[in-house]
Amino acid sequence: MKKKKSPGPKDDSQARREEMISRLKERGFRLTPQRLAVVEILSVSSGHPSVERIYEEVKRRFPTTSLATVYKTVSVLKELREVLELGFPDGSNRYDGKKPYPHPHLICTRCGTVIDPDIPGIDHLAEELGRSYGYRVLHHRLDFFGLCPRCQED
Amino acid sequence: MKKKKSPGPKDDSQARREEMISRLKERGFRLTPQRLAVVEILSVSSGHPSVERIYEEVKRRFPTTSLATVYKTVSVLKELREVLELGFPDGSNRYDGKKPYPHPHLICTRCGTVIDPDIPGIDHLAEELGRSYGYRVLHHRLDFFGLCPRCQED
DNA sequence: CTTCATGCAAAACATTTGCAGCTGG
DNA sequence: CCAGCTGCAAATGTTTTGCATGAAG
Repeated sequence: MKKKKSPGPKDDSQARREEMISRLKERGFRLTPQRLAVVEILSVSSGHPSVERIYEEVKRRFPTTSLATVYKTVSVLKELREVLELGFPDGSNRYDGKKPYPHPHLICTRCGTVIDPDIPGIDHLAEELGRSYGYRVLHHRLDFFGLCPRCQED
Repeated sequence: MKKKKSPGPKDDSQARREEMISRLKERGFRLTPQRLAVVEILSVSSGHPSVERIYEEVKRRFPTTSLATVYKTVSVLKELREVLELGFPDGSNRYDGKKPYPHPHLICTRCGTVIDPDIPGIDHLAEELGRSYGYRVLHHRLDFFGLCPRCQED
């Protein structure tokens, strides 16, 4: 009875992977093994991996892959709006290929864990705000920083 | 009848400047002319100036001032929680000496204008969120990006 | 085949750091 | 006086770029 309402995480990943591949194709980008590997990793990872992390994973399958290529591919996906970039002022970057649209994050500043809390109403707030100030609001970002349960113990 | 309820912007600035100077003093930091100039600018500017911008202003009064000194001073004020750093992933940094605590921003991505919209309830949301996820939420950040009225015209 | 992607290395760039000399308190 | 600050320049570290080679379509 819930087969359709809540597809398993595997189905989600697969759908995202296919979506990303379609977009790349239709925009005329080549589907190289390296790109497919990056897409694969982004569609599967729920931990908001960093470029470095993606690089490590890709190298596991294609040892010659360069960091520059990962940067380039991620950049392409970002432009296609198929991945959400969570850049931080300190230079670190995390990527979300599962939910490539603005949404809140709850971030542990010690271990780096990033989770997606459920906070409805932010998109609506963005619209409202734009109206009151005469701005055309295009995107937004809401991050909460703190210590996760585990990191509070030590 | 409203003398006490809403102090003018000049009074605010003065209060902030004195507050910052007190903090520096009580923590044993020296009050050099360069530092005082940085403090002055931060307490007066409502436009969320960048380091570069602060540097330009300081140089007007103390032409020999180096960029490194501005960075160091701003960094000190940041640690004392007397200035809010708004760092962006692209490397740009804006500073707010008037409201050195987390608050939402509405940012024009074209001209760089930053304003402080009034959005009550965010702090409360942070608390609530921490409770539901077991996190100790220490700070947060909420930015809306878009085009200001003027930049929409062109 | 032609064009675009890859991968290496070098460039780019804002911020940080080391250190000699200066100066606030 | 003298620890801390300034200012110069060099270092840092990550992301970007140029270009020759290689592979997708």
